[in-house]
Amino acid sequence: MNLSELAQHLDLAISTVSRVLSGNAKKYRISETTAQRILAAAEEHNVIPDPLGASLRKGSLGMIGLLVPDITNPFFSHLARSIELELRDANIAVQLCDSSEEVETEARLFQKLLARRLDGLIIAPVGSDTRGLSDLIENSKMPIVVIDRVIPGLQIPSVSLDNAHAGKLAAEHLIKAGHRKIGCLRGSYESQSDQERLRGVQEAMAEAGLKGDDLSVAGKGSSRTASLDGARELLDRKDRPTAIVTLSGQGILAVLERATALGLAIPEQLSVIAFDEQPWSPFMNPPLTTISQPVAEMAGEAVKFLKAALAEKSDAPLKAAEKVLQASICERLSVGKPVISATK
Amino acid sequence: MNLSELAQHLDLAISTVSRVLSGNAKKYRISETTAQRILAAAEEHNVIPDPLGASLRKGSLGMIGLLVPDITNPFFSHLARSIELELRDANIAVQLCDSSEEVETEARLFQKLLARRLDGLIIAPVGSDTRGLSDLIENSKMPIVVIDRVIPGLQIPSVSLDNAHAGKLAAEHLIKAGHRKIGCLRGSYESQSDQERLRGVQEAMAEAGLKGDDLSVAGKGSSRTASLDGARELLDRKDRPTAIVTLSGQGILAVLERATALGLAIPEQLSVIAFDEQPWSPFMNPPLTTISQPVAEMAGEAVKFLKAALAEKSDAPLKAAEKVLQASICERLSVGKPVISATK
DNA sequence: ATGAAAGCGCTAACAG
DNA sequence: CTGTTAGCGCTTTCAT
Repeated sequence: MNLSELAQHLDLAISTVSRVLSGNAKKYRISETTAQRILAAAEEHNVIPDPLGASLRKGSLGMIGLLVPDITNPFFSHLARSIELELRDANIAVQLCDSSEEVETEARLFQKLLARRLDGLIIAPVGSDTRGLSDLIENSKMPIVVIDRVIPGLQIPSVSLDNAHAGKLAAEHLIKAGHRKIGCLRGSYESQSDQERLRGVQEAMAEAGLKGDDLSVAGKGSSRTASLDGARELLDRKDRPTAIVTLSGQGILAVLERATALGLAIPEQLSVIAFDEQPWSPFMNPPLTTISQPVAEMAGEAVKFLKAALAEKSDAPLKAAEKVLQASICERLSVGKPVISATK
Repeated sequence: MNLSELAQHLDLAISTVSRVLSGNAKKYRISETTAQRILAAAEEHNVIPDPLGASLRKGSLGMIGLLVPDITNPFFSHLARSIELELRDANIAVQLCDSSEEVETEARLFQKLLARRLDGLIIAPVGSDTRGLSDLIENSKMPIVVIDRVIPGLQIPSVSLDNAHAGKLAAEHLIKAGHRKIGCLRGSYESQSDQERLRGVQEAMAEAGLKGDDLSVAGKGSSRTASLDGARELLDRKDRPTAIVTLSGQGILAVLERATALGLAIPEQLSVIAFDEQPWSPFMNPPLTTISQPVAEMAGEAVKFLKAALAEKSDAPLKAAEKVLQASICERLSVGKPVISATK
């Protein structure tokens, strides 16, 4: 049953019914009696205004899109949960899209999202190859906020992590513990985040007076085998680093696996810091010292940006705005003093 | 720019434009020339039919809801990804809702989803207290499929795991390895899945001629502390079981943590099987033997049911249909022979 | 092969 | 305080 049928049933105008049922009774000074009568009848016949009609009329859908590379990745699933939760209160629904870490899929989905004329979009771009996406975004009139990455030269809100600072945090912690030779396991060459984090590590090392070859870097992919190869490259030698930072994703698992294979005890013989706190980090053996991103806060900022954009007049130009958040370190037991104090 | 403006621009009727742009050119025998002209102009002016108008007219939104207890849980995020992926091809979008494992939230979200008049709903119910939900579902006209759980006495499609069989699988594996004293760590009393799994374990043990007190069960919650308490209860005694099955969630992490604290080597002194294969299962130390649910397949079946329901005439009664899938065991290195052959 | 026109269900401007 | 009415953008029957 819809509003007009209900109106007919009650011998009232559809507008009156609409006003009451969309919560604007007092705004339009509908008499208490009529309002009650309508509410009661609506309840009885289970009538809820069809949002489709309302959307068409109002020109807004009450729904935004969330485009992530991999909902299966804890970082993104936490993000998704926080975002959905926050938007829920504003009565904004979230359409989920997963690009499977593929840029072409991401582009296709982006188009679909556009075609659906959602009210807005929060996107966590797949890779560093943001050119394709960049064009799409620029040519779209939809409010968009980018999360987890900054797309250079694009005038839109973005919320991201201060990756260099995060890397520095990890390195400083290791240096303070006495480490001189540090290894980094990278996810992939192209990852902008990994590069920044690496830069942070280098900075910290330079500030501590360490030289370039005190740092070894390996890893050319985020698959298990690629990570394992990287871990081998770092660990399978005599002058191996006394501490490893895994810059992203599941790299830590590869390092642990390889360390075990080599019989290296952690933290006695090898210290490790893992990027991205994970649900299982505290449960590992030993509990992992990790660098943790403020996921909920990132979600909050993204939502704030989005709401602001939604509130703007839709013909306003896209506004740039950048929120950069700081990571923190979760100190647990995977970092110790280096066994043999490193000699150069 | 919308269809009618484009039509005006081309001096054609809006209906013609609509027919071409919604891919029905040949169905309506639009001349090749006209069709091309429209397509070209649409391309040029970036005109895509607004799905909102179409939805209103056609009475279907091209979108379903997915209601899960916790998108952060790998099981559900995998489910979500598979479902979204499959539905994508049918041009059906997915609205994500996360009930945070709370029955009241679940009910509220369910109502919201109903109010949005989505085309259908896939729901993975939070708990065993399915009465509230049961009522809501029965009174709704929306095509719904339940996943991961069977709601007793409800005439709707459901896809679930044969949990008893899964439990049996785990127990049989342990028994074959020589274990006689088995412990189970449960997530919560109310979890229907855990109960079924436990039943499977008991069955296997009975068939192997083991007695009731060869089985110990502990655990009264899925939080970390509750799991840890359960793990203590199972492990902190002389006649501890030689093998543990963790019936759900993160229980395995608690068992590993406690075992480490007690200096129990796995699998030499304690064997473990974990429910639910996780991304990190193969990377643990030792790699974990797990019981794995066919997540993608479950998603596939749910989607199949949903599509069937969507195709039905909407005034048709809800059809019952039950698909029960089988778990499989991933044998890795966390199960070994018991050290001391168990004596009663 | 194309056009005209009737709605889908709703809201809001205008009228009383 | 309530009713009338004009669309929002589209699809589809009916007409030609």
